[in-house]
Amino acid sequence: MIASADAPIATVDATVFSIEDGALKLLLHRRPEAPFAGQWALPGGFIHTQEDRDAEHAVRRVLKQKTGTAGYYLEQLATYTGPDRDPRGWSLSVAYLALVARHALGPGLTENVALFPVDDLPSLAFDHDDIVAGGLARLRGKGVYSTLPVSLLADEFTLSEAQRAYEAVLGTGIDHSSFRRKVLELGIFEETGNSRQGANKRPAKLFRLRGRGQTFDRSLGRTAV
Amino acid sequence: MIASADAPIATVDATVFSIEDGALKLLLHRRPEAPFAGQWALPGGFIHTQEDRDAEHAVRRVLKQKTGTAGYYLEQLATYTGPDRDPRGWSLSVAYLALVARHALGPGLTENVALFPVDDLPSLAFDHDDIVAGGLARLRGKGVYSTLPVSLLADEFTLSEAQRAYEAVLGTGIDHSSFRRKVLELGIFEETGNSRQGANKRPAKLFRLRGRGQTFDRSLGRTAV
DNA sequence: AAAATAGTGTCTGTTAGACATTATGGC
DNA sequence: GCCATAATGTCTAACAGACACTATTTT
Repeated sequence: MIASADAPIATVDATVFSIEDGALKLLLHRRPEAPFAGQWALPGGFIHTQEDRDAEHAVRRVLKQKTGTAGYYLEQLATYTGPDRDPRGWSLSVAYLALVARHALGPGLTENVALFPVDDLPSLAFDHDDIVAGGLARLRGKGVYSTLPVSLLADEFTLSEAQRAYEAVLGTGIDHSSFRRKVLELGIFEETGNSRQGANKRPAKLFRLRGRGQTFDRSLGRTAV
Repeated sequence: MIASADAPIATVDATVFSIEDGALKLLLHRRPEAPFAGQWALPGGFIHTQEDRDAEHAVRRVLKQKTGTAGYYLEQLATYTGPDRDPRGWSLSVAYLALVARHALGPGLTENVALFPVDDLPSLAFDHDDIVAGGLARLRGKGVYSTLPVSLLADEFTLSEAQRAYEAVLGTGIDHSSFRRKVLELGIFEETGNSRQGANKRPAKLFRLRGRGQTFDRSLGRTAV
């Protein structure tokens, strides 16, 4: 009764980032049906009001269904609206930023679900290019002063791995010594007591994030303006 | 056909901030009808897909209608969703942060549209308390490293006025000298050539924002953690 | 010992914050 | 002259960035 003909189509979409071979990559999904059948798009789908507790629940449901995994860091990005972004009518999409460790996605992915380097993306369905730009901007912008990039790693990680995650996200090199100093002084990581040794070298202490995600005052590396 | 019974109710809401008597205030609207008739709420309303180009257009339409003015700085905040936030059913509200100069609102407002100090708000309809918390967090968080607070001033303003706007937003005092130094070195303001003198004192140069809104690296005052 | 990565120490330029001082207007 | 506000100058402690150096493992 209330959801009249006036109500827009309501969907969710996710910009899923991960790090593979040291590079920041985006997870895309080839659409099996119209509109834009066969074209790459962000994983997404309709909100099911019968089933979903809220929009975040809808994204988790969709991601679980399309990728089989569940351990995503999720953060709401922005909502994209308008009469022309979907040929089916006036539509509204709540977009999310999602981060995962590469290993959580399983080894192969599939022919229709794949990772693309962020600087070499195919052209996307709907207004998904815009959404990707928004997701990248958020990740890069907030990455400088938050623990966001750490969500691209496993629960336990070495400081070098953490630094490489920040570098992949920010697209710049960070001084080794400065990184360690800042991160340790800020106390955003804590030692797990374990250590790992990657073939042939001195083993590194393993850390985990202390608390949930955080933002902090001091920046790690400069924003690439 | 597509907007089935499954589609949520789609609305927009705005957290409108302004500065009055040196204090940060929020614009509220007393609801004339059910649900929550008679209770204070954020100004908001349904998205009209026949009429609105996008969600931002819908907010501008609603704000124009409820306050009579149009010159709002607008920025999308977040989208609030769920089955319980509106008694009429599963609903989705795209929330906006809106900033205005006090004088743009006209002198008296009305009995049903009023400004309340942000630290002394009445209890609000729906989940609008949450939305206000989100708006305040955005304003305070981003205010430290952006020109957001300047959108609470007239087009021309003195540096002292700008500083008071930042102080009202951040809730802290800022050193006079540091403020001027930073703001001028960053070049975010430009002189208009005019000056104004507030009763009995040395007149101050007037500035305007250079370009549209900006964010910058250096912070103005510390975030009140 | 060599290679490779983990981890530490030190210097320098920049800058936020504090505080003191000068400038310019009305009375 | 006094008062109030505008505007500038100077000192210091904190810190990012750069770079050199030491430590610990496997081969």
